[in-house]
Amino acid sequence: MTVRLRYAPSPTGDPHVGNIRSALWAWAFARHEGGVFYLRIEDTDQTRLVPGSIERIEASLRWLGLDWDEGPDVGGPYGPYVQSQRLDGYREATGRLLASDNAYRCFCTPADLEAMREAQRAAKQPPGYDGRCRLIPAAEAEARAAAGESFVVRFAMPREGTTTFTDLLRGEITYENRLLDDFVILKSDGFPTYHLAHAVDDHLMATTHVTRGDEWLPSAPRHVRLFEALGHPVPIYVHTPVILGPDGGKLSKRHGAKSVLEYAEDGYLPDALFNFLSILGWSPDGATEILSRQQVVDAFDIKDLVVHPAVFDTQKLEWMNGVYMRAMAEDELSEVFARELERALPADVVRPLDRALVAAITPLVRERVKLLPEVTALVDFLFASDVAAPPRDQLLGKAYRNRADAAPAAIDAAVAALDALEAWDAAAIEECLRAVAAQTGEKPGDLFMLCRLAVTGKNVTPPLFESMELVGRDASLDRLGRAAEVLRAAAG
RNA sequence: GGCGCAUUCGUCUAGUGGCCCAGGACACCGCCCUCUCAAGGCGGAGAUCGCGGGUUCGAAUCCCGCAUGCGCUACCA
Repeated sequence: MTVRLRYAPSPTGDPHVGNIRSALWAWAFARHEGGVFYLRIEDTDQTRLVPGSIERIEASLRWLGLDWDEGPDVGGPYGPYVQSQRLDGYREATGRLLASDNAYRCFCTPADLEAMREAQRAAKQPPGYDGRCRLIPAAEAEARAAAGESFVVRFAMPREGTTTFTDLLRGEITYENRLLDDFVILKSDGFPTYHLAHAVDDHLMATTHVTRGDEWLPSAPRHVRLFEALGHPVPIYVHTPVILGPDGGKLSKRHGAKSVLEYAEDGYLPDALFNFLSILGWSPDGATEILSRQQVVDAFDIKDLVVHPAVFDTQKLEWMNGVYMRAMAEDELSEVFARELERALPADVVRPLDRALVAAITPLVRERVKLLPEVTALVDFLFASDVAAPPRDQLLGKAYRNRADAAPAAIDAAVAALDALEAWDAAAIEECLRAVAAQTGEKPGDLFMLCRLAVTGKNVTPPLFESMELVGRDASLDRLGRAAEVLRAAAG
């Protein structure tokens, strides 16, 4: 039998990482088994719809590389894939449940229910619907409904005994029926609740494995009873754990990005997020952590999922993002850098950027950035028409603090030597500056830092000689000269 | 309150009765490399396997209690 799994989000906003991780696992399992992964939109709560959500959901999946075989956009043999377009099925199921006395109409108003709960609270009784409308004779209920009275349909849970089901990860779980009340399956607006929609659709759409967040565990026995009352086989349940914030609480915007699309906007690589999410709660062998999509698919087994919550470790994600940046093909990464720089560089830098220049930069910075946005601060001096010399104190640094006169002198020597250079390339510049250091008695490192500050304006940069090559001879000498001026002016 | 699920280094995890006085990864610390910063290499520190009882020759691994955390207890999903 070929497996069929689904991702069934509500269109109430952007999918967050916890939610999408479940989707990723369902996808990986379906692909591993050569089965089907489909997308179904659960829009049965008309009051919570957020326009554009479906597109954002699809964009999130696509960005992560999770392709679906059936869905609202591509259709499929079990469509439609949007629950608001499947109302007939829920009506049909409700009719059958009503006819078999597995369900009944409830005419209680919200006020009635509130009063009931109030009384239960006062009497220290466990809250829950008391089943009063179950006593209404079917004919009377029918008549009241026909007369236009507003009602919901509730499932008639068995009052005694227990309900047992199997969660693939946790084994058998048993609930006492008397603790489960008669829950609503059809709302007064004619839409089903999640419970009914789940039982109807996951059967009609031939879902073999139901993966969902473990907040659904307590309602699983209701679903099992629903399936049975409908005469449908119960699917295999896989309840997945939540993702927590670094403080052990719920993951929220406070902890950084939360939705998948935010990570995309922040410049994370989709391969990195995919990899990171795949192993947050799953491990192929206890050692391997860097895995391609294909490797995840090959190694994945849904039975191997961990059952406890996991803290989202942003630092590890960043590390992994760096791993993927370094592993990327250079020309591809170069284009990524180019686009990021075009986004982040000051407005006066002309676009499009010189791709040859970015290509030359790429190997210099790829090992120095973990996150895309870090690239700009590292190389902006290569694009700025003017780089101001740092203030005197910074130029002197620790090395020249107590011998301030030596600094401008060293720069002068460097300028003279560089000016006389025939070829302007990194190797020649290095050779030249090392010679200057030797002649002047400066420590190479001290001289290089001085030049770095003068030419780039900062003390953390890509390698100096390559940087100077890219800055060019004229600009390099100019900046060196102005740094010397700063040192002399301040001194005088 | 009731019901349920969970509990291995700071974090993510490996581990399914002896190979574990617990392995890997991120983070952290040190050394090496080195023009800065990274990357890389090597090494270190870090977990009485939540606690208490049992079962067993032997338990992180099986059983029972307890504690803690989280979830559910809607005409939301």
